[in-house]
Amino acid sequence: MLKLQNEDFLDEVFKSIKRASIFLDRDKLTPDYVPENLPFREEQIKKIASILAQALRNSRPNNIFTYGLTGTGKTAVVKLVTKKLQERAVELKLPIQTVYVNCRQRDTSYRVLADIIESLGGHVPFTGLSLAELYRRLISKLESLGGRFIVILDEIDFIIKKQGDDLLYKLTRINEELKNSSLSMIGITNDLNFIDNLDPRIRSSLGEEEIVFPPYNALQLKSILEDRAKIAFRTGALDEGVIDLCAALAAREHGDARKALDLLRVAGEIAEREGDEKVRKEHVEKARKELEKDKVYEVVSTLPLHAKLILASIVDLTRRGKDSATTGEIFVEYSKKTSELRLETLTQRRVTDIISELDMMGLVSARVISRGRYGKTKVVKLIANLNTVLNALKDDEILESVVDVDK
DNA sequence: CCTCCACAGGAAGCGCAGGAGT
DNA sequence: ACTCCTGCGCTTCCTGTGGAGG
Repeated sequence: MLKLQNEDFLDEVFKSIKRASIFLDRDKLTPDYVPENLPFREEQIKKIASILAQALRNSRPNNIFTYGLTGTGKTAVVKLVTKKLQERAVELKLPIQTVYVNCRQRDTSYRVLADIIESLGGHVPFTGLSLAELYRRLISKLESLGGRFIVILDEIDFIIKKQGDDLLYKLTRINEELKNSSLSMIGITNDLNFIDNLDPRIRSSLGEEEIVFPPYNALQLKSILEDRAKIAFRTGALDEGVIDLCAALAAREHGDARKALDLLRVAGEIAEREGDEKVRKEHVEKARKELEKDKVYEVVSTLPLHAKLILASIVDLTRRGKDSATTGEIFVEYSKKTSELRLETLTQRRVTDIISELDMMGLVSARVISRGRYGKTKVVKLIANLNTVLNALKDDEILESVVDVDK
């Protein structure tokens, strides 16, 4: 009996997937897909290509610095151009290698260097070597391989913020020690103020060439989505106005093409799940909510324990009448929770840092204000969806007893 | 005008993990 | 086995500060 039901259910799922031929190729909408054609970026592509072409003439290309907001195609353009360069280099049998490092994931000098060395075929332990040793190994690796090396440092602002500009300084000067090889860098950042905070020496050498990526406007987003929809969706699978809506929503968020593509992809997935033969505007609206929710859940559930406790304290306080809390209040509430759970309590100094981290993640907003006689403090508000945050928090066993789900 | 609250946030440094060289 | 190095999360100690109330 039960077995039969299961079979029915499974049949149902597989049938609906087979029937739903909304997508032709869903992967064409994922962020990893680098299309061969990047519209509205011809200028940037040309400029980067002409700079990197120096490598084909066996001289060192200038360092390049690209900046623009998220989803403006910086990474895609750089990856596309370097891919083409690499192909050409293979054809011409020229020793050119490109290395891509994402500095958000590898946010220490050590890991960035280790990554570069590893993608050149070297081996470095996870930790343990001195930085000087790493530089030495990098230099000897470059020299033994020989040729033109291009290192792409994506989201370069992350190492600077965490480590200062020492790494960049050393990397910009590494060429002085190289004889039969050279190293060029392509820095990518979406922090527009980043350059101003940079040491002028590094700035001049890293920014030998500067390339700006302006945000896409709604019309351009629309055209990008249309191009991509042609190869990703079956013809006629998109209802009228779906692309317009995705483009408009993403344009509102500083012309973020990645966001636009995510919206379209998730809307398609929702339509497919619901067994609809077309993607409709309602699906886009649901996709927007789902993307937001997923992001919040993901961020909250991967938080370290004490950050979760602090977030739980903020949630509790803001639900208890007022809509905001101060650092002092949060610290008191947090201390209560830790003693309840018989955990060590972090210092208030550390707690303020964690609150700032929560702020940077966009879960809360923390604004420093002065209340005159009553001191200067941070006013913290929860800005992520309350229920999503609560769900993520109570999924942690340790926190179960201190998070009250009921209203 | 000055004071003084309730913190912010910088600087230094500590202890641990863990890999390399010896 | 021992020393040396780094990253990481954290503490300790510290100086700085906007503005309401005196």
